[in-house]
Amino acid sequence: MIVEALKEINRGSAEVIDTQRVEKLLGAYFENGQTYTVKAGFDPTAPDLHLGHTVLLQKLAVFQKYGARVQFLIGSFTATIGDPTGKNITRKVLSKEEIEKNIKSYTTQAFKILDESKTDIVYNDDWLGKMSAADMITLASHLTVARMLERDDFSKRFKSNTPIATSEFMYPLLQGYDSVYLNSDIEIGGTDQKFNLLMGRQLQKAYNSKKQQAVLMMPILEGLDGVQKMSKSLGNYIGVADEPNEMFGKVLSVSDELMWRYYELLSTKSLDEIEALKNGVADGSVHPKKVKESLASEIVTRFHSEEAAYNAKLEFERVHAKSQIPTEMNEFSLEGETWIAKALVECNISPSTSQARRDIKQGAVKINQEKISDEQLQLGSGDYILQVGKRKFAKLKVI
RNA sequence: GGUGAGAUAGUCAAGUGGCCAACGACGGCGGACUGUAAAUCCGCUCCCUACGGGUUCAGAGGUUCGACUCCUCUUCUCACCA
Repeated sequence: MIVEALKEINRGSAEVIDTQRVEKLLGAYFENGQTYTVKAGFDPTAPDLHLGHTVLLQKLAVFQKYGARVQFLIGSFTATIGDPTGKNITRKVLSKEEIEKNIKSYTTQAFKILDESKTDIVYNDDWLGKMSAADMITLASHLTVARMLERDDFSKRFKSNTPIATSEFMYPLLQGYDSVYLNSDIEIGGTDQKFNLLMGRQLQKAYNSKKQQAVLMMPILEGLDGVQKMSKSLGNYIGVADEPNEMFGKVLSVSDELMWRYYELLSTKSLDEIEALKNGVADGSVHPKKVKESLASEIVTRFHSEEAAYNAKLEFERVHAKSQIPTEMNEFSLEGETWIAKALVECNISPSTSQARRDIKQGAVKINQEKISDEQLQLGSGDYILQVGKRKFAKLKVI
């Protein structure tokens, strides 16, 4: 039983520090039902979660299955003072209201995966916001600059002469202090958080002689491009709140190689099942597209419903495999005879008339499924289905 | 605080008086090909009903027929010194 639990917990993880502690905690749970706490921090500066976040959430859900109470830490303090990391130096500081709003949509999305009854939502503003300057300095005294520069991110920037704000040094300390305050047994985070996670251990030791938290790191999920990490700002993400069709299409767009990565980190299929699929693809008995579709369906089902997944699959076939028009598209209406380039911009499927003209010249524009080449074309009154490229559609009514 | 170097399109990075809307790379978009929006190949890549016009090279002034290129001040970054 405990062996199974450990296997599930370790699945996909990049590194676990202090596995003995984890084993002990699990042992205590299986023996006499003793619970323990698992902390994970989230940044509420954006309102939407994407699949990269859900890698952690799914892992937290596994812990919940085996006796953990999750400390869902919202970095409300960090958000109000703004994180000056690297290129985000000018990032605007969010207002309380904005943060509140973000947190709400954030947690709603998170509870699609987490068990709400086993989750405590905590805000670090509650304790960090009350610290005095003296407290902060005491906190800072636990860390040397040399040690701080060991952090990969800092040392790289230091060497390449990229600016590092002094305040940035405070972030690992604050995050570590959260673990002290919450008295966390385990903390999980991405591998990029290693330094901060370890800081939790160090500070727990410095502040009291109690046990240090174990640390479990999950790899950073690659975005749709398969290279850079999934993030909203890079636009290579699949949002938890994405529409079913979009979500399905995005999953299907990843490369075959990346698909296995997504299987490992996002699917609930067992590793044996995944291995079997892999072998099937390798010897040609299973078509990779089928495998990808099944992953896409699983993900859409998780965040929407089985029915939505089924429809999304049909829709995808319809639009991409048979190159027909989608069943639903945005509708617009314009008055008076309209120049085609203008119409494309008005319908939000071209960013500018210049781009629209280029697209027409390149044969990317279709009206009612017919390719057009006249960039001077005027649209008289009537109904049109406009298309740019393979996936931008709009319905237009000219009155 | 002093001295020196630098700031160019989404990113990196050429360009040191007109040939510059600005080389190149990446990204992005489109086309072909496919099992998909992967890989590969090809084209495009500031805006404007456009063989023309308008705004760009940190910001503000100045020199010049003409500046991304020269001068002055400002802001920011880096280096060395203190």
